[in-house]
Amino acid sequence: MGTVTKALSLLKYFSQLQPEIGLSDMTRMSGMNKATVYRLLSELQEGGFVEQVGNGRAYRLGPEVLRLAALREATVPILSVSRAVLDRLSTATGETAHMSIVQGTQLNALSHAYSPRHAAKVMMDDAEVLSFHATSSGLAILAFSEAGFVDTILAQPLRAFTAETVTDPAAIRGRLEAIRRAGISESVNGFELDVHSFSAPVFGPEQWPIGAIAVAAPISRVDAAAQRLISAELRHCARDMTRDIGGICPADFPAEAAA
Amino acid sequence: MGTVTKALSLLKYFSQLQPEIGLSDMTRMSGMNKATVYRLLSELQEGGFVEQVGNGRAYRLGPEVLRLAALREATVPILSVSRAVLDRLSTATGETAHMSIVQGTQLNALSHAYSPRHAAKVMMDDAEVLSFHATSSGLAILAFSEAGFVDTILAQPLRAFTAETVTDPAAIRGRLEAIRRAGISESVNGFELDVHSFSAPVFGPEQWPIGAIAVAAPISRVDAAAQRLISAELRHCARDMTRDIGGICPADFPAEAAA
DNA sequence: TTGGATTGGTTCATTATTCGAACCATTGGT
DNA sequence: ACCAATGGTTCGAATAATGAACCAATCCAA
Repeated sequence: MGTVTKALSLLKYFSQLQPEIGLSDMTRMSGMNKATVYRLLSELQEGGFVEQVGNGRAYRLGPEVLRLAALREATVPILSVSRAVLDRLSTATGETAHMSIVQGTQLNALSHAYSPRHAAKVMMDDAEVLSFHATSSGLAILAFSEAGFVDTILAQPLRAFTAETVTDPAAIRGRLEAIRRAGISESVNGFELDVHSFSAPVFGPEQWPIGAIAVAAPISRVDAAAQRLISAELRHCARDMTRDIGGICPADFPAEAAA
Repeated sequence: MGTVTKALSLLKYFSQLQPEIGLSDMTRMSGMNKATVYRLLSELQEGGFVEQVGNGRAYRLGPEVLRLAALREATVPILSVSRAVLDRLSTATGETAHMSIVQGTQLNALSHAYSPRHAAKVMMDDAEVLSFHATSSGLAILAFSEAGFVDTILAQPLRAFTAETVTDPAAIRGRLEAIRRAGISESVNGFELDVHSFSAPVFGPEQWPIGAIAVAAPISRVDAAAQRLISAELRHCARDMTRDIGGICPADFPAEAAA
């Protein structure tokens, strides 16, 4: 592993649960030498990628990442496009809508939109790490991804987030064909309890999924009518979003009319 | 210069004018060896910080920066940033510093910091509603806001808080150009008596003011030296704060060096 | 069609940088 | 007063970065 990769890998330990990390903690988490971690953090600090919170204590992400994100957004406006699409989606369905994107072998929540229609709603965190096997978004992406990618993902240990999480690779593979035909994936209680989520993939220029948009509702509110509405809106929005970011849906992606 | 710093320094060559950079261009710009640049870019690519646009061509910023930015955004809200900045500002100037943010057509005090240097100081209330026309903060914001916003604000009835409050819309507009040039606004006895306040705008990602930071002192303590010090610190802190929250100063915002 | 000048990407011996065990100085708790 | 943390520092040994030279592919004008 190169030095740069090592330094960048430190950044991935920051999360909502642990937005600030001390030197010792970081050393333990990374398994590297303390002096090494210190030097790497110092260099990251120099570049503004991390900063120290108070008078010489824990580290947290620095302001430089905001600058870069703004720049990335200027060239590839996924974030702003997703916000517009998710607003429409949540308004139309009355439920929480969110988008996640594939980064390497990881699936990250990117943005979300709530509907004011119901008081009880599914809450989301941005930058949360999602799983491929236990979320509708992950399944939607797997269903339209290269075989090699699916193999890689399903070869990893599959965690059971709830008692109902499907963790058998063969069973998961079995569901993908149906998702490919429908263009929509579903997940009930797979990641969190009392959540029924629907998802559709968003494609990049190479016709591979770069992420997915999803609608998540409390199980009790998902009846046949809601299911129809959500599926239709999701298909529509997924196509729109794919188009807006300059992506191309593969030829076998079901047309909107499909039931 | 360490390897990590070198790698991170490559990222700063991306800009709106040049959002995509080829290997050769990057080599020229950085002055480093081509093989070095290639290896660094490869490592950055591995981490998702850059990505290649098509089938083996130019590089651009990658999706990972979005994840980190979302995280930074979630962990460092405006409030805590403002506290850190205001502490510095009040310590450096020896006077009361405060920040207010625009919410709709209203200007609200968000947080403040006192200096222990003088017993007599300007006291602040958080969540106090400020006025745009009678405070230095309000003027700083108006000076850099869209014309439509200024029209809306000045179309409202303008209350005279003191005998010296300027309430004539034309007179207020007349002051904005000077504020734009200086990057600093002033208000004497406009909102409260015996208070001389200075302010600079803080910008959001769209290059519009989202609020302002200010220093307020008893009139008697504001001599030429104090004025210079406060202006300089204010300019510096306003830029810092804008950066910390991921904002961008508009191109015509005066540089720090400006007197 | 050809030939030169680009491009992105690769190799490998040399060398400069990074590594890490051990070591401080502080802090906080018992 | 003690111990166990913490963040930070040192310096010889080991490793990873370096860069000149080299490919293969593409582009463009002659």
